[in-house]
Amino acid sequence: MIGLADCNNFYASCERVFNPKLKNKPVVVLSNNDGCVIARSNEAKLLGVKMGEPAFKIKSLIKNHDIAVFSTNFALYGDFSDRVMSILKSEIDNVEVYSIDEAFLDFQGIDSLAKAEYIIQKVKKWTGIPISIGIAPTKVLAKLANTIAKKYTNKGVFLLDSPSLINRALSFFSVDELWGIGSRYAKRLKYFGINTALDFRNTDRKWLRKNFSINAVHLQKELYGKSIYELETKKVRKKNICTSRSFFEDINNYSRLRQAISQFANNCAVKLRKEKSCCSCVTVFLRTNFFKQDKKQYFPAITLNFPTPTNDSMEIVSMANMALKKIYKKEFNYKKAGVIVQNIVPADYVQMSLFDQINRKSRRKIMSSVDKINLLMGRDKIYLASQSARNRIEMKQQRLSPCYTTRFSDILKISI
DNA sequence: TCTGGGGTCCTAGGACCC
DNA sequence: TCTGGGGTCCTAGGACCC
Repeated sequence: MIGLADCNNFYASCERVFNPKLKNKPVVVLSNNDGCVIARSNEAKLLGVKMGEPAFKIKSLIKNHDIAVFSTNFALYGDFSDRVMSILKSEIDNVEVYSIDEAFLDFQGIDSLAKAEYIIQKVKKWTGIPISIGIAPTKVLAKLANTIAKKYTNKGVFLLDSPSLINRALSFFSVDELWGIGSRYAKRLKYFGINTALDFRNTDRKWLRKNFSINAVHLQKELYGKSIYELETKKVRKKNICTSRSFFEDINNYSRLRQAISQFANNCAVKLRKEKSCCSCVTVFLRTNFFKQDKKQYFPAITLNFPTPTNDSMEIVSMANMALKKIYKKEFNYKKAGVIVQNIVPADYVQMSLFDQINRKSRRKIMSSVDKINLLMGRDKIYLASQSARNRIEMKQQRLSPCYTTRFSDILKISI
């Protein structure tokens, strides 16, 4: 049996931990630049706040119902995620951390209901985060069981095991609630009269294979209780690493854009070194504002290759800036830009080049010193000149909560 | 006025090979 | 009249996830 542990309204719950006044109050968390709603408490959901809705469209709703609004505080959420995951790992041997707020648990040979209830209480007590656990024979069914646990139980646990129970659940859920069926597939399936999860499971396999992808067939098998998606407990190397941002204000100025690309490229390099990986190429993309449809759009991207795979900030930043130079056109205003590093290989498995001009040994030493200092003294204490620390490209984050658990100056003070 | 960021996988079609 | 067959690799685009 597989369990899926999922934090309830995770970001909103994190904001509540050190702010008890928010209990039973509607809470929403916004995306970067305070743009869209990306998390809602149950109370906010009941008020009709939709996922992904632009904040400016619900201004009056926020005001009328006194909804608490927060900018994203990833330092806080990331730290809470680590805490929750480590508790799960202390209770269950095989845990697959699937996302910032979800993990699959190996419940094989365990009295799963009792264990799940215990874990929920422990996580709540130790971190303040409410979680739900769904248990079933496959991952897809565990996802469904989790939805039931979250929405229709008091304890937050649901065991979906017997065939008759599974059948009942499948007939109850709409096909678009299945894990792996998004809005596009749902629309097409409904067009063919496949409305419930049960309809989907009973669809002819060959027809599914022909009209959808192999994933649809896998999904169907999982619904029959045949496990296709195994528990993956080993950490896998990322295949792409991307840093991109929308700008609060459009950027037209080349040197400003260069500064942003330098920041993004350096960020990718830092992430690569953290993963002990090297990349073989770097992609830079720009994008004008899609929402300004009256303006002419431009969304170029270019990929440049490295002669030798690298995770050296200086190399990656200068290559990214070369790429920017090739695609930049001064007649456009840019809303978003990003850097992607790809074709990633393990750092200790790099094919050397015969004509390499760089002294890699000393470069590695420099980079590891920079990483150490920045880890100790704070992010970007040492940076490349092209990143230009003064006048950095900042995000709009007007409702940022303190980093209660990761910054000494933000630790909660109470007077007794 | 204002609209996120970071990933993965699959497939069709083109380019190329013998 | 009549235009092969079998294969690989790469890429862009589309779909999905949180």
